[in-house]
Amino acid sequence: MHSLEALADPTRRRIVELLSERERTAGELVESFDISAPAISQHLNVLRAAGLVSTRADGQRRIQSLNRAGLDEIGRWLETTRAFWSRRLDTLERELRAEDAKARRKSP
Amino acid sequence: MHSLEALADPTRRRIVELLSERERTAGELVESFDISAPAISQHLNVLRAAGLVSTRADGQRRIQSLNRAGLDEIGRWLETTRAFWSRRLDTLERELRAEDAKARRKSP
DNA sequence: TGCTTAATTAAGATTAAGCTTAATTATTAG
DNA sequence: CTAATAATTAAGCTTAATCTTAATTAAGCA
Repeated sequence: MHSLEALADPTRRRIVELLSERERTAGELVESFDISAPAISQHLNVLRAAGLVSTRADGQRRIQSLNRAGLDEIGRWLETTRAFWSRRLDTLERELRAEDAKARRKSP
Repeated sequence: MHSLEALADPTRRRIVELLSERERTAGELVESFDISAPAISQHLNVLRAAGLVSTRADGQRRIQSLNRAGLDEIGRWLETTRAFWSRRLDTLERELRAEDAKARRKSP
């Protein structure tokens, strides 16, 4: 269970949020923060080790994207504590559906 | 967003797992680990600050139980990264329903 | 009352996380 | 080939996390 450890850091959570919008190069991510490029690179190492992010090369750029594997790991942990979590997940799922329906009504 | 930080530690994750089965006193939790009582007490402080655990007194015992608030915070974060996560949540939700149905068939 | 049990807070040591600058690798452009 | 760009790895520093033992609080019981 590395993925929850990876998401403990606020900078790494922000990286995941940015990548959930769209893929970005390491350099683009650096511009979004006030810390050095090596610091971002190290955070990406952690996210990669946790299976949350995948990196592919495009010339001298490194394109970062979110990876399903790390999310599955969190899902699996949620299942183990399911007795308590499941009701909450049901509620969340309903909220998501309601929001989706609302969004679809606005832009069908 | 303290709850993801609280769940970064493996001991605290285990505490949450144990409490998802049933409420336990601080002393019962201590017996489940190889670390000192003060260490467990400190972990419970973190979980309490994150809103994941509630503590109520019963005489000289302190009964620990899981709290909905911390889980809601994680749910909210999942919503912010929803674009990517929602499909995963749908899948997880289906799995949970399938397992529930199976369990209900065994013991109706 | 005083003694025991349950749990906490306090203080200090050790380890690990996260940041920096400097050096290194690899790719593109002149 | 050389210089510039993109990103990484390496080394070292600082702060924060986690554990320990010792001291403290509070409740139950002879």
